[in-house]
Amino acid sequence: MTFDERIDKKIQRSAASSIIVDHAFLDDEQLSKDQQLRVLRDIFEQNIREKEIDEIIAHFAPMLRKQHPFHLSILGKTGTGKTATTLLLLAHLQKAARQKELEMRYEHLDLSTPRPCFRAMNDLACLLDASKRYTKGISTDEMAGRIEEKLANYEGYLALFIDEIDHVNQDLDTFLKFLVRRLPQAIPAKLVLVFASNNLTWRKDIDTRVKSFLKLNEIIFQPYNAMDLQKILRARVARALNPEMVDEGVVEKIAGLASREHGDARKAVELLSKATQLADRHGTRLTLETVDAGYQALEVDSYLEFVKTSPEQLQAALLAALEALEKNKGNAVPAIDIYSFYEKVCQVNRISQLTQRRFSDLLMELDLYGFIRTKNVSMGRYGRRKEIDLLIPPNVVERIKATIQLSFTAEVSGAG
DNA sequence: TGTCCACAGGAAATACGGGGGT
DNA sequence: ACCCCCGTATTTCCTGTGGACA
Repeated sequence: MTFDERIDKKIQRSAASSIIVDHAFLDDEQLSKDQQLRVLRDIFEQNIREKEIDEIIAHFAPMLRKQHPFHLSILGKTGTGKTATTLLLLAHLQKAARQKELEMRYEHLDLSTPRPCFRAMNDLACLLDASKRYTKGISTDEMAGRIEEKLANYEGYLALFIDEIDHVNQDLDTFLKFLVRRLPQAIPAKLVLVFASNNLTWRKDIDTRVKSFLKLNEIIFQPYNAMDLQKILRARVARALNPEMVDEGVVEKIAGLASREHGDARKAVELLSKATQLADRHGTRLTLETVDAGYQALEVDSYLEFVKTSPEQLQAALLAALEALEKNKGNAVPAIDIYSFYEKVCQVNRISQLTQRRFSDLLMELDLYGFIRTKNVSMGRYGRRKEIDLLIPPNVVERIKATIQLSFTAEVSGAG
């Protein structure tokens, strides 16, 4: 058999037995705006999120009567549909407003990755086309001025949807002070702020002077239950997969796993996608076992993805911690010992070496992300220290180490 | 009960590099 | 080309502390 024939045969076989009809519907990032809306319609037509939809519409009702709605705070865990629902409704409201000859626009500021006040402000400015993207060198105040300037001539309703507001990790007060107190007075538009957060208490420690100005309604999105998730997954399966190839109980199993753990629709779809990938690669049906395998693979993936996208220094610290723990057979290791491993890692890979003080912060970060656990231990007369032990499942450790090593060597050869 | 170790971690200082103004 | 301003990252400095030991 020639090479060409072999390839043709492979292509045909994979086409014939394919589970996947349209892969895009398993990955939102591949979907066009239009298709995303179609998926949402599929879901909302099954009476999911009915209550929340009613509440949001009720909140904006005054606008259609030419009054000024309060601000709105939407709370709920990740993947409960806050963003999707809100965006869909804002689009509808805009249409409704137009029919009543009201001017209304909305903007969606997505803070899905944490960033300081300045960055958030810069992103908002970019969104409004009021400024380019800066790294530094310009004051937060100036940024605020540009935003105001840009909006100086707009007199209609302006809904600013600030998504994941709690991700503003420095000077949240400054950001809110601008949005809540300064901006409404500086621009002629009728401003309606819509905050979304997965932290129910995000307003707990903001400046009281800002808080008193911040009159808001609150809407809570409950996590999806297993029934909802089944409906959501079925909608995806219908669009993306060949139903012949999906075993009975697969959707129920994924929905069950997801609702038990988090009720996060995005993750449920991710699991469906991963399991499908595996089944497709092996040319098998989508079975309950494949779902289990997908579940495992997803866990590993998320660790590796996180490591890959971390700053170099954090990777070095993690590598040092893993090596130190390995040498100590998994027993807790004091931070100072890990530091000497870290020194070695830096020398070998030609990475600039940070002080112990800073290194200690890196360890705290790793703790925050759930890679390790740090514990303060007092040894009485013999001082105190921080001990570290491992939280990563052992079967992932080697792959994480390999990933970090790889990114270091790539860095060195790429630079040199 | 008080002492005092040896480090954790807060706060201030400093370094860095982009950006505007001139 | 120069200076000064800015946000961010890191270093330097130093105070605070849990509990074994005496």
